[in-house]
Amino acid sequence: MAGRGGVSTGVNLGALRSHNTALVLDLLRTAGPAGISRLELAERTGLTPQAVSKITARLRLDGLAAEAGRRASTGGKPRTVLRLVPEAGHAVGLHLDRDELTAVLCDLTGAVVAERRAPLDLGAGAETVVEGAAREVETLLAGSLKAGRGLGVGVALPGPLDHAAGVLHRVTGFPEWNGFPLRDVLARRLDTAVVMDKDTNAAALGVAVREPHAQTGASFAYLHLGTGLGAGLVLGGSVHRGARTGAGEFGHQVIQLDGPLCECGNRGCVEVLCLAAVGRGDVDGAARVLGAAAANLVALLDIDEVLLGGRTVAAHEEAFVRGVGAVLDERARRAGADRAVPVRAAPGGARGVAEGAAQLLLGPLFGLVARPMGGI
Amino acid sequence: MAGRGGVSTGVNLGALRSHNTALVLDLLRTAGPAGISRLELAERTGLTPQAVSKITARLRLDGLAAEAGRRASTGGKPRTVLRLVPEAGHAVGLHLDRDELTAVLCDLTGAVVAERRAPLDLGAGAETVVEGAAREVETLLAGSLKAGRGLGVGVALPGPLDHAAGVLHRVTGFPEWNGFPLRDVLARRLDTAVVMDKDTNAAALGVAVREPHAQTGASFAYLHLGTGLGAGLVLGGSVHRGARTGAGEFGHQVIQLDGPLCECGNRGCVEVLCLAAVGRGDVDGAARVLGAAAANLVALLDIDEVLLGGRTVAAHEEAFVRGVGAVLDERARRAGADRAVPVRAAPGGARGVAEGAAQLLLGPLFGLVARPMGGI
DNA sequence: CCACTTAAGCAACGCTGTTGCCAAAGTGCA
DNA sequence: TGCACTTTGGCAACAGCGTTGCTTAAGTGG
Repeated sequence: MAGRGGVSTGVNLGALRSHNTALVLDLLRTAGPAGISRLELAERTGLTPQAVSKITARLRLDGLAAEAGRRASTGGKPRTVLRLVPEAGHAVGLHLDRDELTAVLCDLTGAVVAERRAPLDLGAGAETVVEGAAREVETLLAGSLKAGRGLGVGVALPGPLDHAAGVLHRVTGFPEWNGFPLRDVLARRLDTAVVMDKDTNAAALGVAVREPHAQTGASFAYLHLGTGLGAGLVLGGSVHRGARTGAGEFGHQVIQLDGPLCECGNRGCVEVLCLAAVGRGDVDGAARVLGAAAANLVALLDIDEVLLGGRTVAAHEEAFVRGVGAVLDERARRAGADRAVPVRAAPGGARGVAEGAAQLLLGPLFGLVARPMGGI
Repeated sequence: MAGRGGVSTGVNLGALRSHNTALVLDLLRTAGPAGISRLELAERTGLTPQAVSKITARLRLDGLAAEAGRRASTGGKPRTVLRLVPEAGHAVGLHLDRDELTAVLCDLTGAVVAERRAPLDLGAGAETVVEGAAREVETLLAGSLKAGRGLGVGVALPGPLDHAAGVLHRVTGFPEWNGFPLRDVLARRLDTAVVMDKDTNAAALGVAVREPHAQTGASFAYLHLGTGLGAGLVLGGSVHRGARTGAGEFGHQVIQLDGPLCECGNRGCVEVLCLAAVGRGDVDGAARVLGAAAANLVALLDIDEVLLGGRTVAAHEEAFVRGVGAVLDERARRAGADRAVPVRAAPGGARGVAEGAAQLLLGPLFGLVARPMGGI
């Protein structure tokens, strides 16, 4: 309770219409190629069948939806199945990692229709990186001619940054990026809408969209262990970023007050403990440390699921999933919970961040709205 | 991004109307006795002045709003000021603590118009407690005759519990409460609407409503240190409870992996470290430990403000505020933040929880909707 | 006294989802 | 094959929302 769940502004008929339209589009999307009938849409939205008929008629007119066969009859006229037309729109997801660039072109369903990878040096200077990234995007788009309109480019990169302003802060190891307005620069260069976010948030968003069960307001954490350790938090169905896009600072959670000194200046951060264990080949120890911090997070936020990703995890996937899961099991059992929170490797793999970045633009179409500080 | 910010259901004209009405009511409430003019309402809501005129006309007809003088002219007809009529509705807030009961009667603005306190033994058995609480509520209501309609009773008590189902879990120290459907029992007994929540969540809600600046989607944490340690989290303007009302489990955050054994079975929980320090008279030490855990929370969630409450804090308010603030300052400086997150004692004092409990019912009137798993 | 400015309501309007009704398209039994 | 029945889905009329255009109320300032 508390919080108008978002909308802090008045709603007129136009807003009402686009809300309901987005809602229907979202149901069409989650229904996938199997499609969904008008009456099911009416049930799920709570709108009258007639209202759904009107909305879907508009969508078909706009080319966003199409009829796709019919269901078996249950004694009367069989239901007509509708589906989303994936080609009606496209978005680019751009993942700028420390040493590599990944760009994907996604259709409306979020499926990747084209992909490019290239080496990248984030330290090469802003102009060089922007120009290189812009060219990659252009060749990606040129390579695959599209009928549907382009929605823009979503950029995901290591934080800290301000996603609302589209400005980078002191990217660890690359001080020259501090204050660079990447979003606006790239938007001018490519002449499209550009949205920016932290890589961990993009990954979490990608998972949230991909997993139908995770959409109804569930909470999960995406923990990314690569050269550093960070988290993307989805709380109550939406990515929680905080007012300064600072949420998800998971690596420097202190779990051992008198532990070893971390480069951040604190003692006993998860990151330093975890990476030290990995460094000496003690993967199980690293997993246990990660598990302890994850258990804190799960308890604090009542998380439904923990997803692990990142290169270090990928290198020892089973060991990490098992190790983290064991700690969570132990803590859950002690707390008297019915069942422990499930842990698994994040789907999507190395491409997951780029796909999530594309969702930064696809999301709003389906009512998954950008919420700089509170959302719609 | 991701998450439709709440509404996962279709919106028709009725819903639109009540949304806008609630929005206007909320602005009237936050404006306080000073009131607000129609044109200001139009600006803040984004609606046309004419729409605001219609909405406020309805509210005045329903007795919820009234004209209250006029502003100074700026060269033309002066603006008419509108204000909320506090007496138009009332809600009861009931705080069941381990050894004491507090019941308050609040008007629409959340102001306390009547209050009762009584000793309570949570271990006396469910029926005894329910009957005692019901009688307190009845005498509270009988003592102050009300014109406006009663909205119901909000109950706040120590967790764990399920606020959506209105059922208690294993309340620490009182196993007989496990599974007791307190909300429904009390609702039948009193024949009113009853809403239930954890005491920490109620306290956080109370603060969120009271502080105007905290409403626009800000995030803050209410840390309660009494016989135990818990937290109420307001993220992006709404109380975050999690699917099982488990969020806010702050006391058993592990911050010292090899620390002393806690009664929960883990080692190095904040609670055991903090209470041990308090026990040996080391308030500063307790504050530092609390600060370390608070700093973790602030970093993880990008919290805007930390509020401290509870008996133990109240006994050494300055020391705790200073000690926690010092740790947060230190961590913020190391992280290179512009300014540290402010820390202060929670307003409302001992009555804060009961007032927040009343807000469980007042909130929905103003569009601060219950969100079992996602909200409006 | 008069021109001007600002606030607020009335009336007509466009658009939303809703309601009432009917045509279309099946099933199942005689 | 025919007919009664069920279910789907669109057409038409409708109520209600906020919006637009205009008028009236109520001030200021020269």
